Amino acid sequence: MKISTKGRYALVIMLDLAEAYKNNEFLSLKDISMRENISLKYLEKLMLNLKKNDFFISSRGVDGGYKLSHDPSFYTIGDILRASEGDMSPVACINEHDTCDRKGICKTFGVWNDLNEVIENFLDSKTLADYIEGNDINE
Amino acid sequence: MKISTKGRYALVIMLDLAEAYKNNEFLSLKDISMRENISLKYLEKLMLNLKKNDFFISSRGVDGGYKLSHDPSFYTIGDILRASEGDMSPVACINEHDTCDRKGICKTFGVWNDLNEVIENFLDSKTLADYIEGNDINE
DNA sequence: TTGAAATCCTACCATTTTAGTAGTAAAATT
DNA sequence: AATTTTACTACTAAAATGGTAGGATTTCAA
Repeated sequence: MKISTKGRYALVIMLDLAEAYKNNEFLSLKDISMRENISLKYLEKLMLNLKKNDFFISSRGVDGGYKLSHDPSFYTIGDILRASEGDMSPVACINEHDTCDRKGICKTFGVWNDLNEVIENFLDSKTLADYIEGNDINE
Repeated sequence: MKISTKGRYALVIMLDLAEAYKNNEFLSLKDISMRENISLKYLEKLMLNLKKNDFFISSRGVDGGYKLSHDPSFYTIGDILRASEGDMSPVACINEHDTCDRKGICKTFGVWNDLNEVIENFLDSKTLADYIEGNDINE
């Protein structure tokens, strides 16, 4: 039950952008690529997932890049991981659209439902602002 | 971030065994296979992971099968999932033996560490006894 | 003492997912 | 016009997933 590089790198990107946000400057993928040692081409691809959600505005050309469209406190960790990783529930049957034929009779559903709840609770209660440099408000 | 059939089926097996425990009877994989509609051969393979941990005693031959070696309240959900799925942390770098070269400087570590904590908390606080038929003690 | 029923053990394999790479087009700035 | 950056599509090697296959061994009962 691991989070893949999609979600991990997406969070790196978003935290970098969150720090650049206070200076109101565009940050290019090239910068992030070099700073975080992640392939530029792979970063570009990962941006496609996040872009669908209007997380940021972009600018091409020299000194271009990306800038968050809202304050870092606007983005929950769940928003980001769901956009990049997809559904974050530990099993598919949590989802309403799931077609498991053992639905309703499965002994294990209670376990997954409870586990899903604590995960969702966490993901939806924390935002980028809670994890950017210099923010020690939380514990 | 999904739990695989290894962990899902392992929990099915353990819950079935937990229910058979109160009658002190051996339960065969063939029975579980038919009842839960899971391939017998695959169940056998999954047992290998659980067997290492002395979760149960076995008996071969007619009317043989498996029986839990302890009361269902002895087994936490975490024990079972770690035995079947391996390490349950959402990212590898939580583990002490991880050799990520960005250790200590990674901006995202706090997120994963906090997420890991809520997951571990849940996994280690619930046991099989909390999820067997007729047990409504918890909520 | 033979046969059936069950666990035990190892090897193999098709499919899917992961983690990228490659190449090019389009836009913006200087 | 040249450079820099985003935007978009297609391809691919390696690993993980979800099994299957084939047998060996143990136990029990008729």
